[in-house]
Amino acid sequence: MKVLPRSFYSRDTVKVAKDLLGKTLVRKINGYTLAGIITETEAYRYKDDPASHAYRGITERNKAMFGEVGKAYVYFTYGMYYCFNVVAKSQRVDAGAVLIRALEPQKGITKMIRNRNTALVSNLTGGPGKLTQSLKITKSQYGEDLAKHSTLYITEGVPPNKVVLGPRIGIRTATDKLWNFKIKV
DNA sequence: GCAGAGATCAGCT
DNA sequence: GCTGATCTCTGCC
Repeated sequence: MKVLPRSFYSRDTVKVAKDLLGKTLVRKINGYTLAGIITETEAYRYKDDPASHAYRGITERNKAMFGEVGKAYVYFTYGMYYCFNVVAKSQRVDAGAVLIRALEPQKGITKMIRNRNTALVSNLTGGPGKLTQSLKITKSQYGEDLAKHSTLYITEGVPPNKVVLGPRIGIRTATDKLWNFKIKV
């Protein structure tokens, strides 16, 4: 399967979020492969988006959002969980990223079960904190290049059937922006 | 099956 | 000091 080129991420953040649905996220660890189809994403932009980490400017944590597109922005939240984003923005904008909220497990499901310590497949990758645990994504993947073969990258997948949009989850401001995208499984 | 507390880090109004 | 782009475990309030 072909790795998505960097130009894919060099477009408006909201468009990239929508287009990432149905693509495949691949994670290589010690020679084995974990993979899942992206089923839910959210767009986070910059100055026009009060809910975005980048809204108040660059910090030690969010500096990846201001860097090169197609790289991973991983952050630690609520004291215990990592969330996984892809840096994506048009040329005119300084910062932006797409949060990967959910996956449909494809490869290495038994490994994911071990990583997560649960027997339920439905509990593996159904949320941002869960999928990072299943795929062993931590701060060491911060800045990883997703546009080339490495230990973490995104390939082409299946065109999504039906896309559902809605307000983003877990935020208080900018809930009028319908920047959450998901597909039916 | 569902509501509520707890875990505990980085960045703030 | 409080709040959050979260999840799990508890108790039935």
